[in-house]
Amino acid sequence: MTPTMHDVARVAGVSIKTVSNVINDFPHVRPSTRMRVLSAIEELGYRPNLSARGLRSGRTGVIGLAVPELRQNYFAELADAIIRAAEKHDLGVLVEQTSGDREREIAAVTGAGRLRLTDGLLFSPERLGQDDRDLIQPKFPFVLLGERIFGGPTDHVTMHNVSSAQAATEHLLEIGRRRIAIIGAHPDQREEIRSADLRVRGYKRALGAAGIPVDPQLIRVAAPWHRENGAEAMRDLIASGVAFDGLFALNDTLALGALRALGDAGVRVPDDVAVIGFDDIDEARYSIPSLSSVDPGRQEIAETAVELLVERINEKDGEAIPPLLVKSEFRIVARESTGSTGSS
Amino acid sequence: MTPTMHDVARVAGVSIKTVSNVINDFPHVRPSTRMRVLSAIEELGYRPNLSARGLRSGRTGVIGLAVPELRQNYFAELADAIIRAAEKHDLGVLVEQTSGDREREIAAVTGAGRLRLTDGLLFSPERLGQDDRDLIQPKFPFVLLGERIFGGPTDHVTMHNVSSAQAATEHLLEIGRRRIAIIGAHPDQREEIRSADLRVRGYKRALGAAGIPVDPQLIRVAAPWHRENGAEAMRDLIASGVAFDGLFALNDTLALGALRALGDAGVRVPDDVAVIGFDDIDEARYSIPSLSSVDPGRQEIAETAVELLVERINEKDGEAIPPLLVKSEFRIVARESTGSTGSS
DNA sequence: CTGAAAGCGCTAACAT
DNA sequence: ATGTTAGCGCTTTCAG
Repeated sequence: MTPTMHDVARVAGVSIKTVSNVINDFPHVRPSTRMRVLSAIEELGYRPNLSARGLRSGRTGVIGLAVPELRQNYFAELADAIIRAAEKHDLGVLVEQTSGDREREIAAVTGAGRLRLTDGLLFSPERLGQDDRDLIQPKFPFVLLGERIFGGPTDHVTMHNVSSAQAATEHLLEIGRRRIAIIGAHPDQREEIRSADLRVRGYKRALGAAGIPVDPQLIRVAAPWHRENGAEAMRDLIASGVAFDGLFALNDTLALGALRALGDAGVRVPDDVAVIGFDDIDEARYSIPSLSSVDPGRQEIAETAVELLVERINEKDGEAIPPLLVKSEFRIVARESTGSTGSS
Repeated sequence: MTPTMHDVARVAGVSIKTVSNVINDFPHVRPSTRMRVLSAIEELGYRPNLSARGLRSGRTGVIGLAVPELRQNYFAELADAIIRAAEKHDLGVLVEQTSGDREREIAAVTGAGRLRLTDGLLFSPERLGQDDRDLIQPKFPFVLLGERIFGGPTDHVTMHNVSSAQAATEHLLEIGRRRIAIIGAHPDQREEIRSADLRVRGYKRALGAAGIPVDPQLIRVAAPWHRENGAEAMRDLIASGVAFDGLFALNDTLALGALRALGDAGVRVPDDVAVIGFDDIDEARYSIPSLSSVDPGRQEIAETAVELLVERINEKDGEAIPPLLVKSEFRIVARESTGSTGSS
C-alpha cells in the first residue's frame, strides 16, 4: 500500500513526529536527521495523505469557484485568472458550474453541493439577485463576485459598472457619435442592481453630461448576453429604421453578434456605426474589425478575490473584519471598431 | 463548533452507526428512526466532514483535470463538458492549469502538484510528447486526453485526427477547390504524433485520393495555434503570391485569425477562398462569415473520459483491464465559409 | 531537538 | 434493526 509517515519514520529510524517536522519545515530539526528523513521519503515515494491532513487541520487547501458556465468566455477567463491567483497561495480550485440555475446557485451558497471539501467559496451568481440577498448567509469563508447582489454580509469584489459604462459611452461621443444605441438592456424595465442596469445608467449619465437626450428607441433589450441575441437585437434595430451612428453593447459577446448583423446588413464599422463592447475578452482583439472594449480589470478582480478569501480563511473567530466591497480599476481599450487603427 | 455525527446521534437519541446508516442510505433502518435522525440533522445543520470520510474510505469524490489554459477556448469547452459529465457521477473537478509548461505537466502526471486530494486525473498534455511516453506511469487512476502521446500504459481518449482532417479537406474538394492551403503545420518538419502532423496527414491523404499533388508552398507553419498566428500565416501566404482557393486551418482559432487577414486583404470568403477550421468551438457559429469546422465530438470525449476514469477508480486491484484507446466520432459542420447558406 | 500518545470525524467489522 | 469499537494518516500537545 501507499507508504505513511510511520513507514518513513521506520526507514529513517526516527519517530513520526520528526517526519512531520521535516515535512512542515519546522525549525528545530538537526540537518543530518532532516537528510535521513528526506531520503527515506524519496526512497519510499511517500506523499502526505491530504485527507488525513485535512481532517486534522481543518483545512483542505482547496477553494471552490462557482460560476454559471465555463463555456462563456468571460467566465473561462475569470476561472483561468483565479486558478493562477490561487496557485500563488498554494490553493487548488474546485470548479462548479451552476448553469445559471437558481436551485444550484442556492445550493452553492448554502454549502450543499460538491463544495464541502473546500476551505471557502468564490461565488459568481447569475440568477440570484438583490431580492435573494438574505440567502447569502454562508457559514464558511465566502467572497461574492459580480454585481447581481449588493449590500450582503460578505466580502464582495466587483467592477465600476456605472463609471466604466459612462466612459465607454464618452469614448463614442468623443469620436463624434451622437445617436448612440445600446444593446443588452434587461427585458424587465425596473431598475435593479445588475450589470445591465448599471451600465445603462452609465450610458445615460454620459449622454446627460453631453446634453444629449436619451432616445428610448435606441435602448434595446437582449438577454441572455449571447452572440445570437446581440445579432438579433441588432437586426431588430436596423429593421426598425431608427437612425444611429454608435453602438455600446453591454458585453463583448453581444457586440460580436451585433458586428455580425451589421456586416450582413452592409453597414460599415466604424464608418457608419462605431461599436464598443464590454469585458475585453481575448477575441475582441481578433474580430473583424477588432472590437473596442472596456477592460474591467479581470486580473485584479481575480487576485483581490482570492486574497480576500484567504484572509477570511485565516481569520481567527474573534477578530472578524467587517465585509469589504472592492471595485477593480477599468480601462477603455480603443480598437478598430471605434476608428482606432493601431492594434492593442 | 460544527456538529458531528455524535451530536446528531445524541439529539436523535440513537447511536452514531444509525446516523451513518441513514446518511449512506443503508437498507435496514426503521422509518421512524430515520425520521428522527433526519430531523436532528436538519436541526443541527449537520454536514458530513468530507475529509474524514475521505480518510476513512480512501476516496475524496474529486477528480483532477489538468489542461494547458482555460482561456483557450477549446479547453474551456472541454472543461465545461467534463465538469458536467463528472457531476453525473457525483464527482467534483479540481482544475489545474499547466500553461503548457513541461515541468508542470510532469508534476501533474507524477501526482505531485495540487492534485493529490483527488481520486484520479484526466490529463491533457500540450508539451509532453511521444518521447516522454515513459514518464506516463501514474500510480493512480489516470486517463490521457488528446493526441500528444500514444501507446502509453493508460486509458486514452482522443479523436480521429487523420480521417476527420481528410474529411475536412474532402469537403473543400467537393465544392470544387483544388488549391487548398493549410495553416498550422508544426515548425519542425519530422512527422511526430501530434494533432498538427496527424491532420496534415489527413489532408495529404485526401489530396492523394483526389489525384492532386501536394504543393509544399501551400503548407504553412503556425504555432502556437492562436489567432495572431493564424492571421500572420495567412498574411505571409497572401504576400507570397502563391495561388489558393481553399484553406484548411488546423483549428478554429487559427481559422478565425486567417479570416481576419483575408478580410483585411480584400479576399472574399467563400467566393475567392473557402475556409474550414477544426474543433467547432462556439464562436465558429458567429464569426463573419460563419466558420465551417470539424466537430471532434467533444461531448463524447468528456463523457467517455470520465466514465473510464470512474471505472479505473472502482477497479479492484486484481482485475486490471488492459489500457483502452477510444476515439470519438467526428462530424463536418458546413457553414458560410465553405458556401453553406444555412446556419447550423 | 525528538518521542509518545491523543484524537480530528467518519466507516465498517462485529456484536447484540 | 441498532450499538460498540477500532482504526484511516496526520498534527499537536506534552514530556523528555
